[in-house]
Amino acid sequence: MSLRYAILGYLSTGPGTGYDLSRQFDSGLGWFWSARHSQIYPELKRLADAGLVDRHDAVAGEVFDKYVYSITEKGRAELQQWAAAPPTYPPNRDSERLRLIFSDDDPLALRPHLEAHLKHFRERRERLQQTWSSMQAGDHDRVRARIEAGSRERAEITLKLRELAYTGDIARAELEITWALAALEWLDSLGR
Amino acid sequence: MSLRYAILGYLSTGPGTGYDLSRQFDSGLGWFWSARHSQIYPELKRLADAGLVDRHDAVAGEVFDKYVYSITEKGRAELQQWAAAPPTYPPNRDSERLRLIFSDDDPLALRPHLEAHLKHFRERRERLQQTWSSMQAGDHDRVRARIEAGSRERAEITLKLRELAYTGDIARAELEITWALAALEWLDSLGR
DNA sequence: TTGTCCATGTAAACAGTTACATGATTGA
DNA sequence: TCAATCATGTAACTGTTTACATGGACAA
Repeated sequence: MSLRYAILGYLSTGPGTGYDLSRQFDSGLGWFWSARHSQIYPELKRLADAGLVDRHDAVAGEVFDKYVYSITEKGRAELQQWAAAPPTYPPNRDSERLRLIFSDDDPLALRPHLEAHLKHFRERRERLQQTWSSMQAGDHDRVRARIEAGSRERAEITLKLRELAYTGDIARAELEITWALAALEWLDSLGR
Repeated sequence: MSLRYAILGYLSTGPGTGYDLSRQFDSGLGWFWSARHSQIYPELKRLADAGLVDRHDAVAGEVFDKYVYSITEKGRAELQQWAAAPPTYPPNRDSERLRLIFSDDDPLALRPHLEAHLKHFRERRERLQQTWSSMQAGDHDRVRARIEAGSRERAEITLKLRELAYTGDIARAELEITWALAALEWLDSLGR
């Protein structure tokens, strides 16, 4: 049920279309949540039906162009209530670990798999660092809007929360890199 | 599609029932994958239909007691093939992070949320450490069976793979603890 | 006799992915 | 005119959770 809050959170900084959300899930927001357009459009309709967002037609010239959604007061209240609610932790589902512990029949087959792990998290770290840097530089419209919407103290808080999120995810990626390097080193010692 | 491999992996050390699997997903295996019995029983039936496991009735006295499943050669082959396949990384879905970045309207509400994070990962770390210690001591039948089934070198590999999995997850938990502590410290400085 | 554990299932609902489907606009 | 991007939807399927359902064994 987090999808609706990801959407409300996005719209809390300003109006947007389903398509905007879709692109956002492929970039910035996508670090924390993601969804396909096939899930987004119906969910936006449900949010509108529930009165958490308003929908109005945008026209290009004379004809209908797209739907623009904006959050309502009710939606804002619901978002804040959810944000304050106690966290729920999903059950562990890590197919990587599964592969690892069931590879003892053929451990050397783990090599490409560990190398992929390394590559994946190195790329992830780079992209996270880039996103975070450009955000600090003020390149992200939505976050800038969020920052400029409030007081100076509030701006600091907004930025600090992003910092916690991004540096936290960067640290996670670094942990995976260190882990994979250690595992590869052990594999090397096995081969010798 | 990892459920079937979690099941095959479990059965690769010896026969078991659906109920055994269900308990296992609540303990040892549960660190890496989990499922409810409502998902396990139908999946076992599908595995049997596909010839990856054999099913035979176990009788208590004269009457049917339970179904015992054991992996077939075909099942073993399928498991190994899957274990060697390149990893796939699921899209990020972290409702914690979502709550964090959308809490700038009321950052002090984050406190219980960060404390829950801390508690959750401290408990997780303890339980992981305990499980790993008792496994090293040879308390886990399945893992011992797995170790005793092969050569001495193979035994070392089995243990080392578990070590990589458990210490990796312990390190992840520790990262979350460190992160939450830093976040709480910042929150404290905000309150002052 | 009451509660806990063992044991196995099905049904309904929810969440998410993949595939199908359409059409306008814009720039090379 | 061709490809990419903008824009919105539905349908079928897969995976997971929650709830419903049953019954034997055993110990307090």
